[in-house]
Amino acid sequence: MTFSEIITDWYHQNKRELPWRKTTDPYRIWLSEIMLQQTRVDQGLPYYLKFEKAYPTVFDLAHAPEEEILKLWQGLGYYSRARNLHYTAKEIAFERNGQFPSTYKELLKLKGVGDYTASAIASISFNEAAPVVDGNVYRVLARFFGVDTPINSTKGIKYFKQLAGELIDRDKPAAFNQGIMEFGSIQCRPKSPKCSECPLNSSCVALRDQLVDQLPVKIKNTRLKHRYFNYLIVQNEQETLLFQRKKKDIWQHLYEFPLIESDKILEEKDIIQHPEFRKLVGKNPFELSRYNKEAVIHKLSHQHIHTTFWTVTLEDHIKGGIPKAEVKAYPVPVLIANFVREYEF
DNA sequence: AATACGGGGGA
DNA sequence: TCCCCAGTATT
Repeated sequence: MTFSEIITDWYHQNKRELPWRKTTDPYRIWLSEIMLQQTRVDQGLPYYLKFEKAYPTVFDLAHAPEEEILKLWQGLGYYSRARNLHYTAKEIAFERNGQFPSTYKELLKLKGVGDYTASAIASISFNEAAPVVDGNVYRVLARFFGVDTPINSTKGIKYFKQLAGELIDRDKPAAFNQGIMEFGSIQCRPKSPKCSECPLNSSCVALRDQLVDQLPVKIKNTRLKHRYFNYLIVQNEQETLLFQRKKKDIWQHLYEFPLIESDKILEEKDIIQHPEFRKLVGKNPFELSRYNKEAVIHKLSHQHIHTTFWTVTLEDHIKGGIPKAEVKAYPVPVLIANFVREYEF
């Protein structure tokens, strides 16, 4: 049996039943692939079901407000995916009459659709023999062929893509592509892969040479950055204040309380004299109180956000304020959602 | 070629 | 803790 035969056979015997595997509709395939970028199936699945229900067609998605889409996306991370999803839905719906491109080359032009996703849609929806190379595929190929070229180097990316292109079953690209990914996820998993019961174990180079736990090789960089956030819960009896994040930074287009970012933890006196605080409070009487004694550390992949929430209670009407009860309807980062849930306006 | 971009799960 | 996840866009 060839490599691709073993993979596709394994797939047909071991594949999980997942909602996007019951269709080849490019809209559903596209939606699932965007959601699963850098996201575990278990984490993405409930979001996929929500979106499928809320937006059965690309037209429904195109007509929705971005804010509504971001709200449904809340908690899934990498929010540019949601913004690009909306952008591309509008393009498909309004400029292409609802028709997705049907080739790898054309799919690649869509915003938010890169090499992997274009290949996935082309193969699954249109039977094009375009090889997918995701984290699972890198692992399977690096181990089976004993390749130690870093998977995130230019050379490695090119090499593994070519290798996958040589291995793909040109008659059944959809089964092969999904098969090798599923195989990498379940059989050739990162930690404690199931080599003793693996259909490829008789010819796996990494297993033979005891390199399974050293492959694939990945160049790791980007060290941890620390940031210090002070959120001001400006409030009176009925209202509070929320701003949308506009800058090119984390959480773009999500909402948050007025923020003072600093390079260290701030004291009450630092807050009171801060220009942003003065701008919000003006000459009005206020009561300032630190909500959490210890900073809440919100951990992202490459930064830790040390967060202090301050309540700023006013008597007056709050300019631009919104009813406290409506806070829960806005798309917010998990950091803010956690606070809102605990604080209960 | 490097960096930015979330959040959660597993060991 | 560290690593990884059905990666892409930007610098």
